[in-house]
Amino acid sequence: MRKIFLFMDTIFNKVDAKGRVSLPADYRAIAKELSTEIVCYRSLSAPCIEGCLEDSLDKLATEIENATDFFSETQDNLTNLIFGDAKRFAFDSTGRIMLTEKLLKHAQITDTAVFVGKGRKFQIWNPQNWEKEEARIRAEVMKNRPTLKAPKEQE
Amino acid sequence: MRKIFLFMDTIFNKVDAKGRVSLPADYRAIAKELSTEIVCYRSLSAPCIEGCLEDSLDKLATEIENATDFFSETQDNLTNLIFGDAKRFAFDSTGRIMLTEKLLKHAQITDTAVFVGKGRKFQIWNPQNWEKEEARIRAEVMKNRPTLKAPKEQE
DNA sequence: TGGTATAACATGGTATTTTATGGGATTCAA
DNA sequence: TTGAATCCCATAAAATACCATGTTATACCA
Repeated sequence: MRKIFLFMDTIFNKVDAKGRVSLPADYRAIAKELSTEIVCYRSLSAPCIEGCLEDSLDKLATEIENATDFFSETQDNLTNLIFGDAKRFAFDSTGRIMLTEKLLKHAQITDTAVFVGKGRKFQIWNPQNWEKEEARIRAEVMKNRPTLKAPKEQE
Repeated sequence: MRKIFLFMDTIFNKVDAKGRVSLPADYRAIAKELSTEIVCYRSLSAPCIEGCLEDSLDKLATEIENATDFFSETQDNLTNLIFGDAKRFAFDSTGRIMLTEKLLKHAQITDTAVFVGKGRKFQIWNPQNWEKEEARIRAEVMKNRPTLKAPKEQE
């Protein structure tokens, strides 16, 4: 069992008429080695698809279970939003997954998808949107350089 | 053999004149692999049907056994309601279950049922009600963004 | 180091299977 | 024996697995 796994790099892959995309080989290797599966959902904060390992969501489910009792309403909203939107994506023998209409639409993806590593997660963008987003992030980071050093981040 | 079991995604299925609905294939797979059964009951907090694995209710029963003194009277009452209301729903060879009049009425479901994953549980909604509910939740979550981070994993 | 053989990958196309769903037959109970 | 529940069959559509090919990256050898 692998100790370290990180989604990295930025990869451009074609999306065909059926919505099929090759999951980057590195990403596949991670899911395979951890014998878990990829889960995708609409990002809550950006026009992109977000992906992670099913393990991560399972952990979240367990935390919710333990933190609240069976009937609790406090986390109820969240679980609806997160799990209601998430979906497992198993890849076939050639390494492709089939993204749903809902996800593609949210990310405005038509024929090309950009996979952007984010460590424990990754995102899938429309190329133009990603270009803009990357520029925006870069500018932002350059502006507030010092805050990069601060222990934990923003918002 | 799969190691993670989560009810996810949002699926729209038809309810025919006899009250039959296809249980989403993913949900069926979970019940099958765990050789347990699906249990449904009227949600206590919303006009929808709630479902889970019989295992989950068993766990709940055990918890109550072990910690009865900690349970408030109201929660105790809730368990009465749940167990009194819950019913097992076995699916036939084509993967359908037959919801009862009581459940359908509570959720105002007539010809279409929306299955919404919640991790260890799931809900079944009337399409219009779910649409409204989802919008409500989304607005709420966006407002209190910070609470989103709390339950999420920490690296 | 340069060049070639080999393997891995992305991707288009096609075949096969699964799934949802309608309809009818059969069984069971009141 | 009538209504309801269960089972079985049929079908269309969608999801999935499989095969083939060109391209790129990697390994290997002179």
